Amino acid sequence: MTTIELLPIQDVTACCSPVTTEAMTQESAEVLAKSLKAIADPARLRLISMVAAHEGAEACVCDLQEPLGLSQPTVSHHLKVLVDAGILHREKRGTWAYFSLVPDALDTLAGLITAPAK
Amino acid sequence: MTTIELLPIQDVTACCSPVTTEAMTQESAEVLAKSLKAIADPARLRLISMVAAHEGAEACVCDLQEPLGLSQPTVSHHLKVLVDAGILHREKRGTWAYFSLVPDALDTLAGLITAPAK
DNA sequence: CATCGATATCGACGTGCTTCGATGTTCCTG
DNA sequence: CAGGAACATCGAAGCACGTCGATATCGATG
Repeated sequence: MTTIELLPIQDVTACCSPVTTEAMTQESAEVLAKSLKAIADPARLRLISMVAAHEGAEACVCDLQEPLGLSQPTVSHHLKVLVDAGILHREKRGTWAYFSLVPDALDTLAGLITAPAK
Repeated sequence: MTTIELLPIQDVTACCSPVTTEAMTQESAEVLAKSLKAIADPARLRLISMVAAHEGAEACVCDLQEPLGLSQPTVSHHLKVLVDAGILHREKRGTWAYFSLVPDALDTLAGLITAPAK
């Protein structure tokens, strides 16, 4: 199987123009789909919004697990997916891992599924 | 199993505010995730872009099947998913089914994953 | 250095999704 | 009205994904 790299959102921009401008290639579509799949999950959407809404715009796993209502391994898994997709940033301080939004990552992704300003 | 309705994009807007404004509820996250899943697929992304790029901004299945390289039932299935999600519009004229983009559907969806202008 | 707490990784299970061939449906055409 | 063409639906197969418990790792603490 040909594995497709999960590029950070920023790199996705370089690869493909907005969806509605011209017919996408198979490769561009696969890269963009990977990024969209990363946020197309209820648990991960809630994690994103919880991190954004948290004071200081960062949160550790312990802050997120209980309100999300999922097990610790599952929360950790979802956070890894979001980090790999370039949407969240992980910073380990001591025993805790703090997550924050990568600036402009979501906006960049949003720009790829919108028609360009005309 | 509790089935969740696949609301058209327009209705999604009414249900939930942008991801980064405040913590989403489980229900809002599930509705938004459903819409995002609809476009988080390489074949469907290419279908969207092919319809948008096609002359007259509409296309029938016969126009899409060959360049996409998938079987006719599969193309039909993906188109149905996009229509159910409120992203494409289907119009049957005689034997042919013509698909076109629902105006502002993608822009609305993009607006939900972006931080509001501050 | 032994222990504990926070997080990551592993392996497994069930579910959902993408794809296909076969078939059904509807409409045009001769 | 019989045949064909375009499209939708159905059922099955294979694979990906979300979730969990068990376990490993790593830093803090006594």
